[in-house]
Amino acid sequence: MAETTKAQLIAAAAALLDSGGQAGVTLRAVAERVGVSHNAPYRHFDDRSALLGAVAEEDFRRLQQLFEDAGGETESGAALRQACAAVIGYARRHPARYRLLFSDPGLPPDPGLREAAFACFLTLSRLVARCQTDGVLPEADTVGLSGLVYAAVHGAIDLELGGRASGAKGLGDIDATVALLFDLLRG
Amino acid sequence: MAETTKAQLIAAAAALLDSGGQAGVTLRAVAERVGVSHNAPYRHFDDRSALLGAVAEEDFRRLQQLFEDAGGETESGAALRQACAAVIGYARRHPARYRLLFSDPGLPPDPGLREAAFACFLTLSRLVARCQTDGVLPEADTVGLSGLVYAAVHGAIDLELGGRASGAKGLGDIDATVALLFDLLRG
DNA sequence: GGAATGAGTTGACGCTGTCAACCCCGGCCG
DNA sequence: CGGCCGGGGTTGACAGCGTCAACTCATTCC
Repeated sequence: MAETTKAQLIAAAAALLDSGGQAGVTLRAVAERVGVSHNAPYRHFDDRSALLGAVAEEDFRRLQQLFEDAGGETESGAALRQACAAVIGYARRHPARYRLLFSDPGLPPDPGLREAAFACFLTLSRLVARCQTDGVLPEADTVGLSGLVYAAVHGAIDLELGGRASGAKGLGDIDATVALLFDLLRG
Repeated sequence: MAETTKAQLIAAAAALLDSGGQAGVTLRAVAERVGVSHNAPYRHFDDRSALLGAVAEEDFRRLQQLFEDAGGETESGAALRQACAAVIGYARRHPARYRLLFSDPGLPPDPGLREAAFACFLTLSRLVARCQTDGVLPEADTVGLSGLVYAAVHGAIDLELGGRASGAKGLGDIDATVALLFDLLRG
């Protein structure tokens, strides 16, 4: 089979997210882009937010893959830095989709989505653990430390994406913020 | 004069944000709550997003006030911690409004809004500077360090609010994350 | 062969943001 | 004093949206 309609709908929604943001993703536009009637999506998703949830789940897996790829680096510090760079690049290339993942209040509490998000975090957490055994990051509860890294990187991304902070040099510059974080954590 | 219609509209929008989230803020509901016709808001705001922008600007000033109040603490470390606790509490009490401030892509690029956001950051930055001179935080570019603190706290809040991360203990717990941050930064 | 099922369609509904036109009252100028 | 005029408010309309209901059609399975 050529690609199921469901998969096409998800891809179309992702594309519209990239080109027109959240507001650009109307069920009718998604349907038209796939070449079906305005009501066809309801055969595959409960409602609009379920479709967005499916996009998010797919993107969480994509993100996890990026983290796993970064794990290929031989030096653990480099691996973690590369993972961070990967999310940052992803967020810059697909801001609306990134925001959908972490900052969207409307997504359904789907267990699949939750699991994908958790797996994503876990992968990053493993990189952090490697850094700890290599002495690149301090000894501390690994989950907590990973949460801190996750939060800092996400926060920096979100602030830059929002653009509400720009105006001061050094603020809203993700790369500088993340670099400083690793610098200070090393002690 | 009793409170201008404009101020009432802003207050009504904020209340609706609290009770029904972003989606609950419809121009018509706001108007009805104030007791005017569904088109009256257009006499005071260009469009829906301009109204939300006004809510955001007001909330940024409120947040700044919280930071300034926290500055009253005698010990600089306690002051910064109190400031963080204040934002966290605010975010928990008004999640939709907090998200509007930092994670909403739809707000207008209004100079007043931008200035309010910047002033807010600046106030926090002063607390960080005090911590540095007191040796509670490491020597480093103050703006950069403030940006890191800002990003970490905001990131932790956003992750908890999103709830996408829950499931792992220690992840998504803002207070623990922030405590760990200050702990590690001290060295 | 007939029932059932899943994907897709058309048509309608109510709600939303927004535009246009009208109204009405207070202050200002001649 | 009369006229005007502008800001705040109103009603009415419009298109676009998510969603529901009913219908069609092909496939599959007893």
